[in-house]
Amino acid sequence: MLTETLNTQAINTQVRGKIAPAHPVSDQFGAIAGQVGLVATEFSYRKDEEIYGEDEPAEYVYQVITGAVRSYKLLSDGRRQIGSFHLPGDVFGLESGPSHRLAAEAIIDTTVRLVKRASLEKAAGTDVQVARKLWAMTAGELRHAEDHMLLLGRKTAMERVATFLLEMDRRLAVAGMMALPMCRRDIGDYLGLTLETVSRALSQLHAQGILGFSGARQIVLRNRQRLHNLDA
Amino acid sequence: MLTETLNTQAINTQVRGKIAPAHPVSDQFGAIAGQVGLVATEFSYRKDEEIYGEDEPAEYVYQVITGAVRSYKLLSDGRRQIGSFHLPGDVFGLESGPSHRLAAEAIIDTTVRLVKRASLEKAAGTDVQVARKLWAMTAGELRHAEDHMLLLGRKTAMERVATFLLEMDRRLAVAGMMALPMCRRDIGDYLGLTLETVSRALSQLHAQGILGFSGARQIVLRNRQRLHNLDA
DNA sequence: CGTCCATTTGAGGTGGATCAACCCTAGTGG
DNA sequence: CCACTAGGGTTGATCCACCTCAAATGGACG
Repeated sequence: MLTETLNTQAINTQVRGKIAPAHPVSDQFGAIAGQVGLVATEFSYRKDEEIYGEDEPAEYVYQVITGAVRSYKLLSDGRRQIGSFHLPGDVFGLESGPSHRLAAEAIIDTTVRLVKRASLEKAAGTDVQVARKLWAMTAGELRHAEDHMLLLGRKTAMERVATFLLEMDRRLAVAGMMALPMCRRDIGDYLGLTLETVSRALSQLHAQGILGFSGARQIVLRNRQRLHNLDA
Repeated sequence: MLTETLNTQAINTQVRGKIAPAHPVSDQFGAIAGQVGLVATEFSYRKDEEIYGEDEPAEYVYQVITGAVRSYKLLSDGRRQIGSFHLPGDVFGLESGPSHRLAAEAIIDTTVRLVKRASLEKAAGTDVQVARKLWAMTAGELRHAEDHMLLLGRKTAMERVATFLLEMDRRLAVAGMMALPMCRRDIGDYLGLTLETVSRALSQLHAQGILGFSGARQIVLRNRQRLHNLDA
């Protein structure tokens, strides 16, 4: 279905080389595509649109250009665990095996760059630098997952929310302010909490003057040190 | 300290090629060491001995020959999250970056095979097949971590214990029986529960006839289907 | 200006944690 | 060979952090 939609909806801009990420992150994807001269295609998804499903064949690898994406697993009764959020510059959907092990959806309207997984595999078979880079990207995801297991298994609700805020502050703060793309339910499903518990923790931090709101999703951290102290 | 002890305590058997794992798993480590002709050294640790600490430089990569190992992270106040158990045949301590991101300890007396990380890196720089294998091993760890995040974030205590039993049954059952190397506290710290909650869940499964005990750590699964049903 | 969600807040319930005995069993030494 | 001991495991009683259910509030968009 992605291939179908590619023909009908895709902008189909074929691009070579780097993209300018929204933030000063190392441009992992460009570092590959650029070097190896892969063809990258841009594509857009609307809010809540599925990008790929769990266990679906991993045909493409993606990089967020604008927008935000959630990767998640579901239990049969609908309980959801979001494993990570993907923000501009992030690569997602990279698999060593044949299929995606989490589903991915656009959180808001999102544009991605994508390349065929097969072409990356081919490049990795030729160029050991590319192979090394793919390994490093998977290892980076593993590091995040290991940190997140500690959070999910052992941190209190307030510690989880503090960790989340510091992560988002690091990843998407502009001029000391962050504009969260995701709703409280997404945050809860990322942190292993309910949306109400997330809301209460944020209200408490607000009451303590640790953060300020300008709209529920526009947050300013006023005291990162105290937030760090709350984060075990 | 590993290098010191290597000289004083190590059997220092230098081996080439494959080892025979205790179970019919694909012998990932031998598949590398054998092909590339790396020198592997055997080494033993006593129960509860540290193999490496969190954030310690990743000098070696390990494979369990006999025994069992836990990999974990700690919070400052001592709360612990075990990320995985390593059983005979398993490779652990493989890092793409410079340091170990979890600590590792022997659960019981354990013998490992180890190779220098640098020699693996070197081999990966030459042989793209080795590079691919290292990536696949890290990706396998990531898959486990992703599954475990779902467990820690969203499963009930009984579901977690059921998942644990099925995992251990798959990985170390011999003749339909499993001999758990780890104590109830380790199981709790793996599942994000207390040891009492683990014990109660096991007692309940015993009362329902789903499993049998012959000693607290010798378990026979009598009804895998019902266990699967309890596992969301 | 009204509608629709997202968010907040309140009230009460509960699953798993905590605190506390007690009980096995393997290992030790007499 | 058996009594003793220590550490791991089980079970009970109570507590509480977070969940659930419910209602009010707020903000974005037509």
